[in-house]
Amino acid sequence: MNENFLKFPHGTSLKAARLDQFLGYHIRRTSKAIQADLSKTLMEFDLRMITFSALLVIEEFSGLRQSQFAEILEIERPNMAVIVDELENKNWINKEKTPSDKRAYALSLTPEGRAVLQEASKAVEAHEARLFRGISPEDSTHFRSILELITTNYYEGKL
Amino acid sequence: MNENFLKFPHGTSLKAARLDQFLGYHIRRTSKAIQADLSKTLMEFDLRMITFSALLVIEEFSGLRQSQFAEILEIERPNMAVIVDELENKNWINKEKTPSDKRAYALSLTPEGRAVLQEASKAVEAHEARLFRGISPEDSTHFRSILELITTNYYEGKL
DNA sequence: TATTGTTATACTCTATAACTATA
DNA sequence: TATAGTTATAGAGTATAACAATA
Repeated sequence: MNENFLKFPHGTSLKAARLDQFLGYHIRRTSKAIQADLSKTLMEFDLRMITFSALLVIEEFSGLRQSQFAEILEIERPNMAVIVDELENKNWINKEKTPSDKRAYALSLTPEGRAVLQEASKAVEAHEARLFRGISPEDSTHFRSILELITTNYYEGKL
Repeated sequence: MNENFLKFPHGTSLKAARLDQFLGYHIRRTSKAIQADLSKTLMEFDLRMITFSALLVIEEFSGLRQSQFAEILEIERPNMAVIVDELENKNWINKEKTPSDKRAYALSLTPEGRAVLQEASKAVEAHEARLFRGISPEDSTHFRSILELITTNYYEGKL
């Protein structure tokens, strides 16, 4: 007996009406799709989402300390240490002891790091253009404001 | 020397303008916030997101096979087996060999499973009301349609 | 005493390969 | 041969504890 009468597009075989009612379910599903596409996009550059983000913020805030980048990236410091190690081994970042505090390291991009970031950024922009096509600038702004509202509601509840 | 001049609300210490330009970053950030809140909400019932979703779809499609539930939940069958085991050990689901195919199991909720699901559903609805407060029904509909569009763009690109 | 960065570790989520019992 | 479910396992991602060096 074949029960493939349930086939639907989009990876789901069946529309689960109960699950469908939860907005969070859709946000999570969309987020997973974006992550899958972005991860694939970044693989070409030997980058992961977090290492790409790290290069991005290290370029933007060149010279800040490792622990501050961990805060910006919202990751724990032990995990940041591993990422910094990875990026340093690839010669994409410089890690220099700060004169004012010999425990700390100031991070910045190497020319190679900047080059990789530039190419990867183009690919990520193309990835976003692909996934977000059909969304007008006004829609996008409105959409973002709702995302903002939700995260604000979350963090306010944690105070 | 204290560099805490960077402190901002919302868990981020600094507004990373480059990261901020990527819509995917905001979706991911919001999704993580929702997941954190939902996971905490479900802990009270000894449920995780995936076990809650499983109970929900097993109630909705009572009697379907394990592998079909895996498809609906968009998880791999080995992972489904573990989840089914967990739910069965808690006596929240029945797992019955199907007469037509002795390899397969039909899943359904026990009365205990239904009771847990009912209570947990209320808590999840409260969680959503909390996180999504301030979003009008029209906003919500529009927001959902954009999420739909993005996932459609993703799955179309995979054809 | 507190903080920066490190190491080790552990837990969750997810994916794959290989097995068994049926079909 | 193919499929349903299982087992074992491996890889991410993420979190905590404990440590050395420095403040």
